[in-house]
Amino acid sequence: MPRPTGPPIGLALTRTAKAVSRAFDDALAAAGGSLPAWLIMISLKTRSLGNQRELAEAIGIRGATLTHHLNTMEADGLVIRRRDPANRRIHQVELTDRGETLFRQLAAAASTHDQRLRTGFSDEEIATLEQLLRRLQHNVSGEAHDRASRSDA
Amino acid sequence: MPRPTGPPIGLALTRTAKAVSRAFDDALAAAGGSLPAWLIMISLKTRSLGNQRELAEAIGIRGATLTHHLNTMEADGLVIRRRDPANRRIHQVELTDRGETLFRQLAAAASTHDQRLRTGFSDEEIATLEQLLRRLQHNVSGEAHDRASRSDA
DNA sequence: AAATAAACATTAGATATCTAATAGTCAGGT
DNA sequence: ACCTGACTATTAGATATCTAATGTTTATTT
Repeated sequence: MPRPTGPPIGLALTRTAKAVSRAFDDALAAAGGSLPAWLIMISLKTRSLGNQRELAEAIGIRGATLTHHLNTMEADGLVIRRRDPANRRIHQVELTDRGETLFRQLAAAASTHDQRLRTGFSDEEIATLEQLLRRLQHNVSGEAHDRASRSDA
Repeated sequence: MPRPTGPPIGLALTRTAKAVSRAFDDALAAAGGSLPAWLIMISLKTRSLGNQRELAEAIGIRGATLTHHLNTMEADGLVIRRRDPANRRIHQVELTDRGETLFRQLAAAASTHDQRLRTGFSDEEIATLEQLLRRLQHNVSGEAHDRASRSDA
């Protein structure tokens, strides 16, 4: 139990995340997009998500908020929603050609931002950081009261 | 092409920070507080901040948002604002006795949360994480621009 | 000294996010 | 078959945050 812990680790995490997110959002805005739209698109491209609830979960927002963003993106012609014929409760979300184009533009901006973020970091340090972040997330994810897991791949 | 970088490191950072912040906010709410109020109070206690602008900066919110929270907290009797006699543009913010009491309660909740967050982490790993976070923040903080004209897509 | 600019906080209005309630669809039990 | 409950997404209303504009005070310039 208690060690003479320093400043809360969550505090450093929150401050860093806010600063990084803000800089990233600025970079995406300059490329004609936004952070939520980017998160939605990259999740659509890189993950196999069955429905909007999982998509919202992957992004870290609530379903209602996702609906809001999808409305905007659909109005902008970036995505289309269509009912899954096999389960008409589900809306399948797909990128349009226009969405694909914007995705590539944002991917370029994101890559530049990511290079900037990685300045001075070795590959090993990045891997360490990713592993530490995964373990933090695991520690607050519900049942994680027992012991830290070794879920690095 | 620089390096065959994996998934954007900012993405992992954002996802983890959201999950951790949400769990922390829940813990603070159960203790009768909120995340913004906690951030304000701990910043008041542990930092020497000259004015509200610096306070907002330390927390990672805008001045207008800080004003909003201070209004609520002042209405709840947690803080008082008084004009600095030496520079009447400045509002000095101080915790009231009631604010001190709530601060201790939230500090207990925060400590519990922090212990949970540190589950499975050695002191050395925590130090490593803090250092990596600091470096990430530095990389997006203004002058830290590589200005590498690598136009990768 | 007066005028102008700068710094600080607040206010006003817009946008994003959340929770709770609602509507549509499917699965299971009787 | 039909009711009940669970699941999915949306809508409605509340809260939080942001940017831009404003008011007040201080600093600078002429």
